[in-house]
Amino acid sequence: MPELPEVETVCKGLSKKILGKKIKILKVLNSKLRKIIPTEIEKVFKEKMIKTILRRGKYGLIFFNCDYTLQFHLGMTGKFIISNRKPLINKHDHVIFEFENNLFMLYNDVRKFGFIDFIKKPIDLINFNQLGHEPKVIRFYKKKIIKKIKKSSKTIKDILLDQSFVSGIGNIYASEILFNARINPKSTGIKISIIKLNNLLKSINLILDKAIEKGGSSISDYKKVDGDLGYFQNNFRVYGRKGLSCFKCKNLILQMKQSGRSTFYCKNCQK
DNA sequence: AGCGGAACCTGTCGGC
DNA sequence: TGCCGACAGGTTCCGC
Repeated sequence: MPELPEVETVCKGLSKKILGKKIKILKVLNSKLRKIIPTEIEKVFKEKMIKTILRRGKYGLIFFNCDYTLQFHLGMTGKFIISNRKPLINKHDHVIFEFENNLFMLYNDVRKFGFIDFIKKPIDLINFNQLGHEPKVIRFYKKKIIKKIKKSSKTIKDILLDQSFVSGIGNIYASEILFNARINPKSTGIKISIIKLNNLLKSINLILDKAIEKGGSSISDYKKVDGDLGYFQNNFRVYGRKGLSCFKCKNLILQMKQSGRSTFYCKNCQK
């Protein structure tokens, strides 16, 4: 599910619903995810109030009025579901939060690639989890970033997916960004012109901002915290469009594997 | 050092 | 209808 626009949408949705709320009961139903959910969170956050919710890369951070911060990563299929009455527990519901006034939140994750954890303050947001810059600020580090790409013999697709380069880009948006910037996903960093790399940095923000505006992309199971869908999947230019005609030149969109993951592109538009 | 590939886990879809 | 393999928004680890 979740790349930067989806996590951003989730964090905004959470802010709207649970900011200022106090946790009455926190219960870990199943702690065995890819990274084990510490059952200590049940005690650590009991009776604590939610002060701030932030996103950094594809991570979410929930700050409380105590010395600990809840961090989460949605992996592939993680989601939060908020409701105004006590929810029925389903398969793959792993944590339940109960707030005051009959407000509930479930953490559900089918494939269990996500995690929930807590960290002691203070948190270094800049160097958080070795993440690279947030897309929002890359224009201030243009020279540095372009120099780094120019030195890399990796393909530009792999560079975009490297979270220590720029944080938050995943497999869908990597394809969409490269189409927008008219760069072939197979090109290595060294080979791409400065002009194209400048375009690339612009495309990163163009695509991600548009996706955030649409509430992210709902392909199979991503939903917002209130159950609504995102709509950016309707704006995909290449992702999932193998065999369909390119919106720009009418050539057929191609699909290939790069580092084990699907890349979609137009051979004619992306050179 | 850096790369590709496998592993983690469950569900779904397409082919035979 | 049923079985089997491939594939899915991500990260991490292992071996070359």
